[in-house]
Amino acid sequence: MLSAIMEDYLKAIYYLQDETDERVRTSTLAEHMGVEQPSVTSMMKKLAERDLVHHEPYKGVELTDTGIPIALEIIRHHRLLERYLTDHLEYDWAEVHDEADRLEHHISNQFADRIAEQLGDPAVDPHGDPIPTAELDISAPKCGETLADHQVGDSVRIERVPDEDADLLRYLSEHGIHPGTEVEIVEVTSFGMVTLDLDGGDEPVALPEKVARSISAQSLSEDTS
Amino acid sequence: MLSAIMEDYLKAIYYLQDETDERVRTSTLAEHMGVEQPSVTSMMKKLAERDLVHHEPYKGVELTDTGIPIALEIIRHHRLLERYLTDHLEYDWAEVHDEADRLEHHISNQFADRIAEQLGDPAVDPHGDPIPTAELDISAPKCGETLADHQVGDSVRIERVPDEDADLLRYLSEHGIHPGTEVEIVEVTSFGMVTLDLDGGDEPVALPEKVARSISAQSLSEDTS
DNA sequence: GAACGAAATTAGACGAGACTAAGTTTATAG
DNA sequence: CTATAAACTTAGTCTCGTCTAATTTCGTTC
Repeated sequence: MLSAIMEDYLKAIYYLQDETDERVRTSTLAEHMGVEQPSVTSMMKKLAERDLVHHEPYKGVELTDTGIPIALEIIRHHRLLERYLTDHLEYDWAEVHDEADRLEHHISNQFADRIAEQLGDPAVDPHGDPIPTAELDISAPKCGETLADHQVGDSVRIERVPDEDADLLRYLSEHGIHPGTEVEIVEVTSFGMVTLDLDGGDEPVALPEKVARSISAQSLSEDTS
Repeated sequence: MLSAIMEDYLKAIYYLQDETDERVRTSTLAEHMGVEQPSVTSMMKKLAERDLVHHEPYKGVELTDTGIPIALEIIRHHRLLERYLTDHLEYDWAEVHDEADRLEHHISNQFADRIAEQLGDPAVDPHGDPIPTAELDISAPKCGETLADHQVGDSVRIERVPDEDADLLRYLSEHGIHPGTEVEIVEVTSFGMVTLDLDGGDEPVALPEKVARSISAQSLSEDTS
């Protein structure tokens, strides 16, 4: 059996690995977990002993084939919980992350399967991230352009927004931006500000470029049905 | 903040205190928690330091006025979860205890309040135990006779069954015994066997006297409406 | 190719919560 | 009133996951 903390490390490694496609560095993991580097090193040794990660000293870690499904299981729990909290328990978009982060380690697979069933086996969570199936298949590994990749004048549909920053989520929510929202990019400044026009018709919404780069968005070109 | 383990101790003390109305002994608590006695003593010191229990060395512990509401909060979480798992997630009667025992420490009060709302603020859990309100009032402190307190020929309604023993619950469930079931006591043997006749009309159900004493049941006399 | 700085690891300690072994206290029997 | 058994506490150790301080390795720059 794995502790909740070990599970958290595996989840973090999965995310970071997904982002960069390289071995995950000790320092990156330490920052992401909010601990000091030696704590990471010692945990990596324990996980490596159980054959959940491959640890190349001084070079970083990556999940093994044993570790990946465990990470995916936790991610499935997390995203199903987020969906359930918003859809069935009237949670606000910005509130779900912390609750799901705690509960993901403590619900059984039976619990996860039951809420998946009630939700009709949803494909994505409220932030647009794909939910692994019960067999731990995960779609749309990582594809896609971000808001920052488009030009002024482009019309795009928001696909995914990051789920960690509650303040950002509240801001986006207040301005009507969710996965599925269609927006037009009306301005990109040299000092890193991206301005959007909502389809709905409110006043434009400005975002720092760093934020724009964390939001996935797909072109609304006519050929893609 | 309290650890999940500290919460478990407080809950256990509450239950045991409720049963006997005396200070709870170290040995009783050790057995209930599945640990050795010294572990209990050292935990009692920590809880006493935080003024959650009053510990009289060699004599036992009792919850303080600070400790009681914390125990009640956890019991509220537990019983609401049991109700929710059976009513909304199709859990079997016998399956809910373990899941609730883990989750009770990790759900927020917000989560508890939301599921309470969805359930219509139920008064009792699936085993008939009262659920504390959001204000932590708990009804029906402990009253009531058990199956073993009645005579042959008496007709009674089952009120509460213990929730810890999954095998017993499965057995009772298979024989149609739930809170609310009306039964007649048809035999009490000298060697400790109690036999019941179900209102429904199936064949009689036999229980050891020890079990009968753990099941609350109220007389179906005509005067109590 | 040597030296330096950043990153990682090793070494050693600590708090939580458990354990075993050893010593106290309490209660009960004679 | 004393002896003794049971219950309880104290003392000391262990594992887990963290920390700080000290050391080693890597990669790059001159």
